[in-house]
Amino acid sequence: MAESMKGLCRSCRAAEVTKEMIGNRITLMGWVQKARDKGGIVFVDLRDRSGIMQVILEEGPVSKEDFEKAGRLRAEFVIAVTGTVKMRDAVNPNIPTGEIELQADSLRILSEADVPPFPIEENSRTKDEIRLKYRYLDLRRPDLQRNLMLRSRVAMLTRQFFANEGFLEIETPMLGKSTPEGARDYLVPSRIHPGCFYGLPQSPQLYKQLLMCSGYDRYIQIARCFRDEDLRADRQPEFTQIDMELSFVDVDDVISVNERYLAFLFKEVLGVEVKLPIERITWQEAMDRFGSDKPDMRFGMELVDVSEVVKNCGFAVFTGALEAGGSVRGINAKGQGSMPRKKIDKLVEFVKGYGAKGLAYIAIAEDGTRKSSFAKFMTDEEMDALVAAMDGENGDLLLFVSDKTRLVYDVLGALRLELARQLELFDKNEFRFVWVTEFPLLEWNEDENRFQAMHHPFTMLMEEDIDLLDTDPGKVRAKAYDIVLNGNEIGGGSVRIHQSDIQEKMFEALGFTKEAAYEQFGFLLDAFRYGVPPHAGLAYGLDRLVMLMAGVDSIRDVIAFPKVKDASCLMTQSPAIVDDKQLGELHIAVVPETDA
RNA sequence: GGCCCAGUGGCUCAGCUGGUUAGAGCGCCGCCCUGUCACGGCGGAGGUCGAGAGUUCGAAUCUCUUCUGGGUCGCCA
Repeated sequence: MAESMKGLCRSCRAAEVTKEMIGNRITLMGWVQKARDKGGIVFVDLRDRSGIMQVILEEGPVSKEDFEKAGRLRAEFVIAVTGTVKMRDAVNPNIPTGEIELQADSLRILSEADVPPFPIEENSRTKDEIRLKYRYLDLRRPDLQRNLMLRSRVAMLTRQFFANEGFLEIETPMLGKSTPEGARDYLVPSRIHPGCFYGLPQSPQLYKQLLMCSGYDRYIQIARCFRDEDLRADRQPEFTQIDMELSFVDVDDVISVNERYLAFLFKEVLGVEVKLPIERITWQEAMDRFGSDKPDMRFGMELVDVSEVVKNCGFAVFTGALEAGGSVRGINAKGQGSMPRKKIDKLVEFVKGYGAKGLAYIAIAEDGTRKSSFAKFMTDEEMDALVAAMDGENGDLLLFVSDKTRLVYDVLGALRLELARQLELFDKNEFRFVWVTEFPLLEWNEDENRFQAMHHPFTMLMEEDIDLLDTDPGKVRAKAYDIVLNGNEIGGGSVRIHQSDIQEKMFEALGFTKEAAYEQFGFLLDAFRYGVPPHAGLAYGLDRLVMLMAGVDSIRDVIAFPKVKDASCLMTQSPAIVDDKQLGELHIAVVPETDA
């Protein structure tokens, strides 16, 4: 029997009650975290999103009727309690409100509750499957409430900062045109236009460039985006970008305002000082040193190119890779020379998962003796030279990969992270930012036998590389930049092409005909004909940013209603089959899946 | 699409070299208790061991298939 809250008004949230309010008569409303019935006295931990306040119910201060109600209280009942704030007889140092309590004089049960399928408590160890099915209960847990409150604060401060910097928040359409380049689009069928589909935005990229053409010289939007690709711990099919674009700027201008933003945000939200300017390294340097375009620079163990050292050695695996145009690189796992063979074998398996054919190693014992998977193919002098090149000291473990250079980067980059995880080489409380700049403009697509834009086709190249576009397109560097935090890409952007002759050359390099380019991007190219300012932009993955700020491992923990691995929702059971009438209106026939 | 991990009362797990009646903690239900806060005491209920097939005298345990969830590679301009 649920009671009404008629005549009652909540005074404040539970944990917002302070010692200064002692003696005040207040009303609190919330959920029963725990009711401890001692017989003649009932203690209730009352919970809301602020925290917990202890309520005392005993006959005398409360009526006989209300005291009987108190005895019926169970976890997750929703109640309203009116009473007087007082000091506690016995302090509980474990909670912020542990010095005070509410001596109730009346109680209403606003809603009873079934026993929840899992405990509503912090640090739940309940399976994701059950948490997500009952997400509305999961979201009652204090850690998730903190995450979502932090997310709200990040969004609020972001709007505040950029508004102060003269940015305008402008919404762009959800229903747009599908673009086959890049990620798969989510499609929305048109009822009015049989056989036609809108595409949900992967990002507001083209719209924000049009806004620059229209003179809104500083734009920001906290924009929902969609990509129909497989999920990961840090990837959801719908996600949120902090998206911005600026006119009359170059790389340094974008970086400057964003450095100030990050420093502001981390100071306000976490009290963390971000030292400015943030370090910048080029893409090439990031790959050479860390084997990754999103390096975690909280620890060393950098890659070393030993191609020159081993080019004439007797180990055919190394020389073969070099002859094929690849390279041989290594990392030095300091102090791991005594790693057991089984653990090394695990690392070999690990690198094979990244496409490596194998992992060569030299384990140097504390007494200087070496164990190696390939020593028998090399002379002692060659081994000495290799160890020296790696700064190998007694007790070190040297690991080598030889293959196409791009694969060597990927494998050693992943291995470096894996070893750092195993050896706990980084500080979880450190926030290490780095800008990665001068990305390659194009990358070779093996399957389609053509170059494709690494960022997108409107990315400006570095002026000094323009001539290379005709002679060696793979070497052209772009005015593109990523902001990386602790090995996670949290944002990225570029200066855009605003010169039609360069844009044409770009399309040419990408193998687009003029007609094809117009077919897809005609409205943008047309807009550029009517006066386009030089412009550049950047977009953050808000979810990923909040995930790192909250110190959690999964993006799901900072999204209220996330999807699971196969992009379905366990709570609403979406996506779902719709009835034939709906399909008919959309001119859609569903063809049963066949094995062919 | 590939690979790896997990699935046992409501929750978290143990049991897994096959062998009586599948256990624990928490939770839940009932009774008792006026200073508890991981409350306590006494009593109690609750399990097709994810599903299907197979091997076997006998399967939670072994094999195969499948479902569900997680991680990851491919993919994600």
